[in-house]
Amino acid sequence: MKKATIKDVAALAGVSVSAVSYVLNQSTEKKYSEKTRQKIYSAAEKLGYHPNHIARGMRSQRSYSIGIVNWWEINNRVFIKTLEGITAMGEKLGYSVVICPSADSYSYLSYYENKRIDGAVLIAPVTSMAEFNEMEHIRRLQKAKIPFAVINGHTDLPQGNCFRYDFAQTTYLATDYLLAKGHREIIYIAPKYGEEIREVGLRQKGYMTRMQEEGLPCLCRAVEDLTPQMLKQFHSIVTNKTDTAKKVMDMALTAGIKIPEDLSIIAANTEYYSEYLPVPLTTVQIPFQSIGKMAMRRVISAIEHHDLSSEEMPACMVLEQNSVKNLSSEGNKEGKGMRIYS
Amino acid sequence: MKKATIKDVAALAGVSVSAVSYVLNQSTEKKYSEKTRQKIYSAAEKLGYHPNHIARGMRSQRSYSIGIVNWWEINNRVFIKTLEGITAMGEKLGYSVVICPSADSYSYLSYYENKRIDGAVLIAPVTSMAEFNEMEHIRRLQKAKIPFAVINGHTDLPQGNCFRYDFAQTTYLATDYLLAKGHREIIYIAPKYGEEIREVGLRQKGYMTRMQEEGLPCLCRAVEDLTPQMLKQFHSIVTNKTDTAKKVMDMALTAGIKIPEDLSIIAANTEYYSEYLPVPLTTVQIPFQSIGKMAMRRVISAIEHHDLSSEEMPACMVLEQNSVKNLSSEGNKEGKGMRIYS
DNA sequence: CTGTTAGCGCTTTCAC
DNA sequence: GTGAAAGCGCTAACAG
Repeated sequence: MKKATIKDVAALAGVSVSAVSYVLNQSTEKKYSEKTRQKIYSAAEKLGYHPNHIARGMRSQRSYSIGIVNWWEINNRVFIKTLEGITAMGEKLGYSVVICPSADSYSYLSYYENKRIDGAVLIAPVTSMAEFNEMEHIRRLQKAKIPFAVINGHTDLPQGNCFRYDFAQTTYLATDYLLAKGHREIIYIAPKYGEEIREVGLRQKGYMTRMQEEGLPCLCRAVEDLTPQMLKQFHSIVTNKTDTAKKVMDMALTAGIKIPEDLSIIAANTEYYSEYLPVPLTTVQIPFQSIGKMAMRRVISAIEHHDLSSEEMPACMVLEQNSVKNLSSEGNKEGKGMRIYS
Repeated sequence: MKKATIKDVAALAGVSVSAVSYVLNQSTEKKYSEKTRQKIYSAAEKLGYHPNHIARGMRSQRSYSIGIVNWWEINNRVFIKTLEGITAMGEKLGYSVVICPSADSYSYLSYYENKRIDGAVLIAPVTSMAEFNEMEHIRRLQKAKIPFAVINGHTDLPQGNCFRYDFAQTTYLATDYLLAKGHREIIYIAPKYGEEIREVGLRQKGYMTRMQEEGLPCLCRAVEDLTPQMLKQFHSIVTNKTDTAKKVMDMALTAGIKIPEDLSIIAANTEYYSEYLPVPLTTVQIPFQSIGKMAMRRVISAIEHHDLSSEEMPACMVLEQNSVKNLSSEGNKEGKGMRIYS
């Protein structure tokens, strides 16, 4: 009981295979007579005909699939969100995405070459990991002549196929949010990572930029150096990430400091658990999906050699919870929940 | 600059295409002479030859891919873990997994039929959702003659292609764990869902079974009915899930009840945020990966018409954190962290 | 041992 | 308007 082929449809409809192929594909142009078309449609319907994409790809030398080069844990929130965007855009443009299950360094390449992917999206890790040699990945993709785009890459690509999470914007926005809520003495807290990590530098910079715009002094502290004494003197904090905020929060609550009454905290990224911390944490969300979409569209437009209309990248958003006190006289009419800010 | 084909390799090696095909595929049998084999290997190497899986599938009438029929949010922990298992087993057996991006009811079927998937794994939702008509999905898969396995299904399939998360075991184990830690008066707390949800009934049953084995009285309460007064009288609680435990925990902490000093809590499932609750929550983990693996192996063995050796399903595990007090005299030498229990 | 060849299902000239 | 036929890359008889 094999699946119906184009041949079966042709036979049943009493026409040639080429007629079937033409009619079933060209939805707009109607070279064939209405009568023939109808015969074909009903025959296909009757047989439960499904075009074989494998055969189509074989013929067109295209697989209509895009491979993901990925160094993230599969359940990482950033990865998932980015992937959601990639997949959505792929669906829209008629491409499917495939992910190599194998974890070791470059084995995905064979996997993808075997599968004849039409292109790839490389999602680089945020922190430059020793094991992840971005340049080498790029070199190999180029050598394999696979069109690709890079998300969050550290390398500048000539074709502009590089899309980055805007880390500076996250802290800029977090700071801006606190300012809007009437806070003035805002402290930035992050771990003592090395400065060589792009993300770390950008996050701090975003905070400083916004503070300087306002003519306010910047104060940056490492979370490792924090003491309860210090915390008691702080009232408004921006942290780089949720885990830093959690450390601050734990120390504050232990010291009897109330959040948000005595201390407001906002983190410049969102984690699965941000809203489940002792005090639900207000955070900044990066539009990962959009970045995924943009990268996907770029790759596909490279494959198809024509520009696809590009949507503008939306800004980061503040996901409001309960960790920030409103000091502004205007009051905070809105309830907690996600909303676009700025 | 096209990709090298088997023909190119044959030409360069000065042999026929069939020789190349044979040598490159049958790693064990060596019908061809060593000299020929070497020529072929080096030619393939030189050309950077990658077998075209599309063409291979075309010929063999197999795609070596399995489709996922899924009703979960893509970032749901249960789904991800199950998928990890499915993917791992697929890789082991030479199959890739494909996920239809489209969300609407049955559109995945066309997608998969087009892609000529060899089989499918249906991951049913835990709670029987009105929108998810399991029988209908099964019927359609059968009609399309796609071999499949069901995970967490409510329907009993004749071929035994049904794999279920063992919800009863989760609470049985949670209860057992508290008993081992010296607790005796153990309360079970869950929300007031309807009893028609299989998971809910099983979870309660697991608790009761273990208590009855011990000859201890059961006490079940709905989280909605809980009051701080009641909580003060409880010292050991099993909850169905982490979110229930969170509610209990919040109420307890607000009422000045200390965890785990005054009150021990264990939840019968793990969430991303379990360990980030005000008191890191001890939970029971279901081996989702293993269930995914088993289902995947089953489908593939159905496709290939031969039984694949099956691994035994591992039991649930307790992921120890800080929400349970050890009352047993033996002491608790082990630190917090995951360990197999019972 | 090794080579020739017939398709797998589809698209796409090209001829009628 | 319509059909015949070549061929995408590969595998598997079958022939030598």
